[in-house]
Amino acid sequence: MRSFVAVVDAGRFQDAADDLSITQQAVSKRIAALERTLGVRLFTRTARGARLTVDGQAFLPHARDLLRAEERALASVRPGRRALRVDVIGRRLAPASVLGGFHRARPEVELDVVTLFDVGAAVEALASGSIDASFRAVDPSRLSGDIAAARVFDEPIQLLTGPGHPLADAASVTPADLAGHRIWMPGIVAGTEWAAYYDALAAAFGLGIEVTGPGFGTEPLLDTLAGSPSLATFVGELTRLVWPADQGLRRISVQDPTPVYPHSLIWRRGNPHAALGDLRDHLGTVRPGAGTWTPEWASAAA
Amino acid sequence: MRSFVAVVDAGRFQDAADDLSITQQAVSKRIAALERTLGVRLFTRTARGARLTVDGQAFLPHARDLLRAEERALASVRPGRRALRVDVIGRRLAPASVLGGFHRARPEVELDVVTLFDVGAAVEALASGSIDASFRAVDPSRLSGDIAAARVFDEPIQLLTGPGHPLADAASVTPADLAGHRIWMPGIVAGTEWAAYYDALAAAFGLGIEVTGPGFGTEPLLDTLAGSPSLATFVGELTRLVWPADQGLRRISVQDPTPVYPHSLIWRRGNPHAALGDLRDHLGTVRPGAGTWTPEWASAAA
DNA sequence: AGCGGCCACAACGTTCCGTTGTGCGGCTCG
DNA sequence: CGAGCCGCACAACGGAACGTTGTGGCCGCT
Repeated sequence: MRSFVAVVDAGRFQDAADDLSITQQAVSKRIAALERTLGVRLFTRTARGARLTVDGQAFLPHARDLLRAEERALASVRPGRRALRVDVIGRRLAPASVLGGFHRARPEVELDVVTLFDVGAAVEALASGSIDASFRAVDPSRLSGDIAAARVFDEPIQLLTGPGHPLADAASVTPADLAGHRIWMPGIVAGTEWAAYYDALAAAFGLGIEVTGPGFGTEPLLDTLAGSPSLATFVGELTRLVWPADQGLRRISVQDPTPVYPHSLIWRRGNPHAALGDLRDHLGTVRPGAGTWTPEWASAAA
Repeated sequence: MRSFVAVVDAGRFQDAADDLSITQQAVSKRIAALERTLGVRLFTRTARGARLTVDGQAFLPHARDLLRAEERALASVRPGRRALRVDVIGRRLAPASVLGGFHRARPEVELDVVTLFDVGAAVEALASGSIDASFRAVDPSRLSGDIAAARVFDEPIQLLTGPGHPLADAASVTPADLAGHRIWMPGIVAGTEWAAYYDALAAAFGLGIEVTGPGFGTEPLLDTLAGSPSLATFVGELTRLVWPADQGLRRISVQDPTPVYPHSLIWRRGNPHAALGDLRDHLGTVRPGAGTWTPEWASAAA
């Protein structure tokens, strides 16, 4: 492929061979092999060099695309001067949406999005330089000195129920209304920030939150919820859910106070990546809104 | 690269090897070689299979992009069910703009843009099926029965002069005004539709059009024009020109009548490519406008 | 502690690839 | 019009790369 593009740019096999630091015969064999695998002739050979056929012209932009893709792939793991690498907690959750907004606002900034296991892994990755930023809910006072955090987005939590649930037709509910109801959050791993958040939420309002059982993905969860008259779950307002057909699921806002999930951006102080500053500028910082609730630790000073 | 994606999708080297129809050891060596060339570790090897590292997660979308690019490249030359392949007469000229408009309107339609030598080559390529459509100015009556044409766009011709030209400050000129002036069109190859058009234009209004000399590209032409007090040239209204700094070049509209270049779309009757119909629908057909001039042959019936 | 699953290392044969040497066809210039 | 040149293709050869078989080490599970 590289030989093909080199011949197009050079116009002659010999010149392309010089560019590639191989012999003209090797280029000839590469092009012949490429033409054989594609089943079409890419060049018309003339006495003054090689000219593209129609098929070659059509193939050329795709070949260049391929080489560009290779270049980007290599750049994505090249140490130093690589794309900004950001950890988000699930691609359907709010941080991914926020990051998508940044990408639309600044499409020229190269982004690589990854997902780590938990805050600890994220902090470790930040410290080692393998990622540049992470969206997490953290207790700022527990971060070591070289890791900085900014609370960038408070996401209201909604109640998700099936149509047969007693609260299914409520326009909104208060946290106190939920006492005595079964809140089911399968797949929450103990020790993660999710578990810490829901533990605090349960303790603050006397809720019964069941974190039992491994998660089998969202689809079975939604199926179970849709058919249950007593189970409900929490879901972030910006979480993208896709349910196959309409299962009658309801998203009910929670108010007075509204529990919000405090998404923070954390990064290593002194990280010189230019795009990191752009991202921080784009996100800004939020202060806790009136009528909202977050765990104590989310409001601690850094 | 394919092995990398296969391992990610399968989760285990052995399963990926089965998908690729090679042995587990071969997959192991491929991944090891890839990690060696990239200089980073892509997987963490566990007793239950292979999990992506942070670098692996960042690399993955680029690897998929690369494979998609390869797939598109192969598809661009695969006979049958390939992207719509359209011949345009120069990428800076009006047909390329029109095609760009179609692409913006119907981004899902895959397009390959090529440029052939002249109408004859285009018709031949249409007949042989190596292209699906061509933007050209043709005499419809001279096309064979299985090639169809539709006049899709009339592009007004403008006069391009340097600041020292006698007509430089005119708001507009008539073709009759140009008699006696030197019109210079280097790079026009005799026998092409361009030559036929300007020959007809010269004959109709008694103009002196010089087609001498090979074209050395647009930049030297613009340079010469900018410095000449007597030379001028014609240029299509939609032609994209880029001049380095401001050379004082003037684009002067021609009126009473306005010579227009009759771009036609030509295609082979019976070509079943679905996107060809989409393109024809998008372009529609124009009738010669009042106050315009085209060569006789452009208005002939098919 | 034993076992099974999973990946890495080693040795080997084949295939592929690049190089050197040479041939063929078309353009160009005397 | 023919000699010379230029540009690409074909042939033979050596080495590198790749995939296979066989085997060992590590981890988690029973």
